[in-house]
Amino acid sequence: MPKKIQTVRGMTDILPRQQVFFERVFQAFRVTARAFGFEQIETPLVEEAGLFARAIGEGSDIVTKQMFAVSRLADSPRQARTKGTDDEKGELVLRPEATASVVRAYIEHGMHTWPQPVKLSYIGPMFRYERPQAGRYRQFWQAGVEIIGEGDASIDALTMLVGWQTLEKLGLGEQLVISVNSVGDKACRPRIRKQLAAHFEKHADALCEDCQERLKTNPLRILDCKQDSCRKIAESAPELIDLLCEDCRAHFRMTLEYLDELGLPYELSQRLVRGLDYYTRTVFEIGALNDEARQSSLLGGGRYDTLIEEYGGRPTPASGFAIGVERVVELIKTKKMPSVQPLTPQVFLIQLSEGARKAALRVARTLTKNDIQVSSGMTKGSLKAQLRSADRSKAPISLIIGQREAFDATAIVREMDDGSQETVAQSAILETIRKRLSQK
RNA sequence: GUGGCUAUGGUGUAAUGGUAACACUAGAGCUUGUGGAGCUCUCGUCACGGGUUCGAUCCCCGUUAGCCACCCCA
Repeated sequence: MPKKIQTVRGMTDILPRQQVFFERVFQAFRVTARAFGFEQIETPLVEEAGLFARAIGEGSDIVTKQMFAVSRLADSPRQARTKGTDDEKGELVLRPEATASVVRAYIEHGMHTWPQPVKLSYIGPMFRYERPQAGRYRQFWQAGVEIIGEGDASIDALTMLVGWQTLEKLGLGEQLVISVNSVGDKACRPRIRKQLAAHFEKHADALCEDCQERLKTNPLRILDCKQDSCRKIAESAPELIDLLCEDCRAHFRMTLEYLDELGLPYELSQRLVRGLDYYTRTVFEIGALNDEARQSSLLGGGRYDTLIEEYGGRPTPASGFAIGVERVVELIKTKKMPSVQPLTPQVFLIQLSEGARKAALRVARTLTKNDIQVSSGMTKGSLKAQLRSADRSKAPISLIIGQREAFDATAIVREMDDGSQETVAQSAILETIRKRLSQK
């Protein structure tokens, strides 16, 4: 008994009907990014594991358990693992996100010699080994931008603007809000961590198990815990904003001023703490206005001023975001949007014998070469059946080539709405079809 | 990774411890070269594997997948 074939867990086929929605999101993003002067970059799906470990953080879930390893099938997993074990030449993985790759490319290709800031956009699939759920897949699409080489607060606002405008273009403006926070920089983050840790230490007994762990690894994340007990303790914690150093606070204030200037709807979100280690200062999310569910987060991003030098580049500030395409698709699907018609051909070809089939193929070549969309029931049986297909295809014009027509080198041009017909020479078909289509 | 719910033709649904009903879609046809209506027919080894039973699509277990909450993030 053959095993049933199916997609592997967490991966889905995007069928033509879905494709339309994805295309719509991609379009909105491309148009917006281009308007702001972003150029496209595409990086490989496969990178060395170490690239992400350093960027995202050794301790993060993404790095510790969510990456797909890639190896040659002929190598046993064991061999693949032990092959080049010094951290530099590590395992290969499917990328879980794109920022690290873009930064790698920035350094690798000496983009610091380009006019700064370098503004790059990308669209592509990412991979994370997670438990699948609606809006959460093991292969999912992200569309994002990175602005590298400028640290001014206006860039933070600009980054958000690009994301916002993309979603706005998709008709989602009314129901979304930007959540913003600042997590400090190299200078003040250690102190923030220490102060928060001190606070939570006092209530350590009441924290949930996960948070006990976070206390050691990343106390900031406790602010984000949804357990009631932890929440209560988090509420009494010192405000993140008050803990920021002078520079960070000024930067944050300026960022908000720019947002006000742009009239973007935002809310300060004390509890917003992004999971990726590389973020400094501004972090933000865009999500549904009144939806508690975290999956409603459509877009996330922030500033990462230290990442480039961590990779060995010169100190270079940067900022970016990524849109979760599937989540946006889910949302625009629920909205009543003008439904996109399936592709309808302009001409439907009908043939009635082998000779006619040859003629029909030639005609198809001529028409398609001239960008006229053609469909046909090449192997279908009776005229009746083929005409029915033609009718269903909604093509305005049918071309009928039977034995007689094949012999005479002619074809019947049939208008589908009123059934009127005309016989023309095959050499004149392009001309005739063009004229008739232009009258529609 | 933890807990829970679910799984019936291409799609959406129904019923039942004795091998499945309906709607839509698709294909074939309703006499030979003309469509849109109507009619007929076709398409499920009831996700997979095992168990209980005289007998399981229905009960039990496992697997796989989807969904929900957690976790994580986009």
